Amino acid sequence: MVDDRKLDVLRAIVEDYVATEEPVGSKALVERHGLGVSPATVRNDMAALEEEGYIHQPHTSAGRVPTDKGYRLFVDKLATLKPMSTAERRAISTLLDGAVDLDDVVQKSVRLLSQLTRQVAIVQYPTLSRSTVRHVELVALTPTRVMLILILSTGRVEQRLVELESALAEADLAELRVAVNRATAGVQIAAAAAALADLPDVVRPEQGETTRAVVTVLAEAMSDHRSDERVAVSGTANLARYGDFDTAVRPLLEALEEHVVLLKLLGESGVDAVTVRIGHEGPYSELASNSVVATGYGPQELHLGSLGVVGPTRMDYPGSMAAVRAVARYVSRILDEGNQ
Amino acid sequence: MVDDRKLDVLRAIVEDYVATEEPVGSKALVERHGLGVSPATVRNDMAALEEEGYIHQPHTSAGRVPTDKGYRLFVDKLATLKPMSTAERRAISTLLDGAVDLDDVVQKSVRLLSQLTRQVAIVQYPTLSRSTVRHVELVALTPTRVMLILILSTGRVEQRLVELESALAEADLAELRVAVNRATAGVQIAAAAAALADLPDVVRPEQGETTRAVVTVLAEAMSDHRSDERVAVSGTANLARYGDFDTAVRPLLEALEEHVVLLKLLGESGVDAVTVRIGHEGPYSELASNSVVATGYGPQELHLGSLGVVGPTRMDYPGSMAAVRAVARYVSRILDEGNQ
DNA sequence: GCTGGCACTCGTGTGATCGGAGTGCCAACT
DNA sequence: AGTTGGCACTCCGATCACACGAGTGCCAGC
Repeated sequence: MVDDRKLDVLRAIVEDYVATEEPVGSKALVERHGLGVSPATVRNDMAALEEEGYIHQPHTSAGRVPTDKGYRLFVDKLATLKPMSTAERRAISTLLDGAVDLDDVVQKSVRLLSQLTRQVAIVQYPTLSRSTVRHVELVALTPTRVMLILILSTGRVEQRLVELESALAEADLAELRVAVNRATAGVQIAAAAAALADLPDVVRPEQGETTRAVVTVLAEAMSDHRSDERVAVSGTANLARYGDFDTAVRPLLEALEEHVVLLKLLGESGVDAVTVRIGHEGPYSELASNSVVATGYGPQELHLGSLGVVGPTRMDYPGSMAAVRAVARYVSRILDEGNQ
Repeated sequence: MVDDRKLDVLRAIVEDYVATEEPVGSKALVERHGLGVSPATVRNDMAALEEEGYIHQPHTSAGRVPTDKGYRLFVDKLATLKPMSTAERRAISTLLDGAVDLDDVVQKSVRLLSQLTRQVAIVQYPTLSRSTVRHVELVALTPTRVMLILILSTGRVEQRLVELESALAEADLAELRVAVNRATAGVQIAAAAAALADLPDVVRPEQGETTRAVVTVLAEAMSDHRSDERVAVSGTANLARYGDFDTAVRPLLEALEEHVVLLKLLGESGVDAVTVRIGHEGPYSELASNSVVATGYGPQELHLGSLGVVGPTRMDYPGSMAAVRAVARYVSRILDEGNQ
């Protein structure tokens, strides 16, 4: 049975523990929060909460500490997003409005997020896979060397160098350029890569081999989602506030260098839906003492990437959730503007 | 007076201290190294070395620890580069030969360097300023929107979007493209930016305004050295082996997020000349307990960027110096190849 | 069902003790 | 003059005992 007052007690425990980082006892609890009941009553409630696994006693005669389950209940039932102060809102918008290109947006966001939450922030670069082809450019550096430039709707630019077996005339290249753009402009890159498959036979069939080489590399560039795995990280210095190094900080530092791991950590939550992964709920047992607060971003409900923060399970969930959501919204807005 | 045997003693102290991380006493020293003299003799030498400031006693009746000055002497006079094992050499070359583009080279190098040295590695992206223009491409996305693409000799690609006041015909654009490339191809970008200044008046003077807008942005892109400040960092998890967190690790983590600071740390040492900055010799007093081993890289003595490692003053200098030099050489070679 | 009282537990901080590693110095030896 | 063995001394760090106090669980009374 978890009644209202027990929930109040749990909330108080979480808040105090997050603030002090020390197990919290019944007496201090009644003093700090106006619970209106005596310590003895709170002790009874605490015993019940412990019975149900929401809190835990490191050892007899110590205060209580929330368990992962307790944090989970706190986040689901008790946490209301702390509204950002207007100063914070202004800081976000002025900083991000000053960004000049896509990389700049990502790098400024991640730094901002780590400063707002005083934790480790992670921002995934927008994925290519959902974006469309804006333009393809073919540049003959030498007669047998062609530079492919692929410009995507998100503003990302990919380039590839192709060495040809035999020379390709400028006129042929121009024709190919037109054909490629006609086939792919405005098309999602996955579909665009497919659309390129038939092209060499239709255009300039007598130059099949040479043309095919170019088109193949281009299709590869479109299907190559390597850069989907790119992420930016900031705020590792905040780890210094962590307690013990080897069990908490070290695995996290290692994870932060494995971008694939990070992407798995961030997960795939929807745009405007902040998800919280607490302790052992995450995919990595080494990170069981850490929580992840993440969300997706992208214009108009289109999930282009994820961002979030990682911190100790004992973190300020309401604050982090609010910051993550706020930054995600601004990033989404900016991506939307840049796209018009 | 620092005679040969005292130098031997110093070398032994440094090596032992680096290995054990504990102050080293006279007795252990004679046992571990075949010094051929008695502990008492070593003690005399140690007293002399301490007198001259090369070693230091944390407290009476403790062993000795090298001072910054001691490390300096060790590096200058005593350290011979540990040759890389053939396995290591092979690992370097196969890894880096597999890199597909410039970013890939940098990212693989930095990871490699951190693994070889088990320390924090830093690699600066090649600077734009020393590179030459390989090709400029102008693409009309719409009649009033032109995408500039600047391809540099290092393989870097910069793009800029220009909004025009009035439409620019495709033929005019083609003419401009030719003129721009004629003026800048093969020229160092600083000079190329200057060379562009007169162009609008010579070519298509009747379209002066429109042309000028394009050329101005292009010149800006050439003079914009923002990406000179880009660096890649890896191996922060190795910081976990550090002793005390707040004085050593935290400031370093903070520094690692400030790319400008990192560049200052790396400094500007010549290609193929490994420089070592020990403790307080560096530019930041917060990092006085860290040393930096760095070198420049670039094809044929041309300094395109720096790379190196940061670690505690008590680090394995010979090993780090060898690794830094080896990686720098491979990177230089690859940049050279990609350039032909 | 809440509260005050009370005995009990147990972790932490403090102070004392002790061993050992390491030193500096001196006298003797080469 | 340089090297060596001996020896007294210093001082850190580990170990231990102990007292303190925060916190608990339980019970009887309101």
